[in-house]
Amino acid sequence: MLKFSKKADYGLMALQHIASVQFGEVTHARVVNTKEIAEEYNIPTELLAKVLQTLAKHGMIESHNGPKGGYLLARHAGAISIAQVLEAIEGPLGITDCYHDKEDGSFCLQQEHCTIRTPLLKVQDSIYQLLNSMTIEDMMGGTPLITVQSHPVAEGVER
Amino acid sequence: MLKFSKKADYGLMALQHIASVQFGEVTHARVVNTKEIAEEYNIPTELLAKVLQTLAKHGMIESHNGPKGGYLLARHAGAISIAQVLEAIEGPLGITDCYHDKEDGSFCLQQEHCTIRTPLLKVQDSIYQLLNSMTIEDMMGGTPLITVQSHPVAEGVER
DNA sequence: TTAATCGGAGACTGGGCTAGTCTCCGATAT
DNA sequence: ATATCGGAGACTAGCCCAGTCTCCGATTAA
Repeated sequence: MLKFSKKADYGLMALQHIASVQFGEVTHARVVNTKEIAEEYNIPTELLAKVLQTLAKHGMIESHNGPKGGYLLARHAGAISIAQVLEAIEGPLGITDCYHDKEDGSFCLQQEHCTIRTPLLKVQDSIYQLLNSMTIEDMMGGTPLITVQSHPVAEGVER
Repeated sequence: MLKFSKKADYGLMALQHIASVQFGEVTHARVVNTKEIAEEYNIPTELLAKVLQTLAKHGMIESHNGPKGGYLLARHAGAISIAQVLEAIEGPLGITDCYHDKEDGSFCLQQEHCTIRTPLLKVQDSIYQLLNSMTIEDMMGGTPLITVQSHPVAEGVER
């Protein structure tokens, strides 16, 4: 698994889009609204709206109300990491449960003899650093438009 | 998120336990049964049973029926990576959906203009390599028994 | 000032997955 | 022959994701 949620995907796409409109374009910095992004990427408008609201709440984009309103990046694209986006949308990320406090008083039943806690924490940290080192800016450099291949790609792993 | 499932946790614990019984112990290689592991780590017996059966099917452990039966590592602990365990239990792992074939004919609606596919694929590969480079053997070296700290650890980011 | 266009926010729903339980079967050692 | 093990499937409760719907407030333009 280890899969991103749809919301996370949508959020990353939206941020990448807003960033590409704001920079690297002939037209001046322009406000982008939800509808435009939703139509461009075939995302359900109202769901994307929720995602953008969340990102705005977390200070990654700033919102402008009213007609001709929309969103702008609140800070430079290089200062927004994938990890930050994921945490904003999906909450704190962690391989295992046992590092977070449980409000309901429940706790990890395996704690007493847990032998995988420490090694998995290292893995978790590595993944976090990886996600925190890649930014929206990094995602823009490469491929503006991916050509879709209709036949299945050979598949993930040993490729 | 990016969380491991309970089954994955249980599987890793069980493998680590089986490995530690088979090696690094005074007693000779000994068969370990489901009940022993379940009680040791407070895991629901029948759920752990399913996990072990899955691991056996994937050739990571070999099963022995009958009284005094149980499981043995099918290969060296250093030849079993976390990635292999995860894939055995949770199926193919991938950050995004769009790399796997959909049998039902559905496909990623964002494909046409997807700008995050390529960069996320790099992230995915990095994570996979990370999980594939760490083995059960690596998980055994460090800490046989972790002392539980009741107060929350300072924790990763700036939270 | 009024109307249209935007974001903000909450309730609500269906479906799928996770975690766990229960039951029955086959294999095997004593 | 029997008790102990793994193998396998059906089944359930609950949670969460994805998506929809509705109403509100803010702002701009006419």
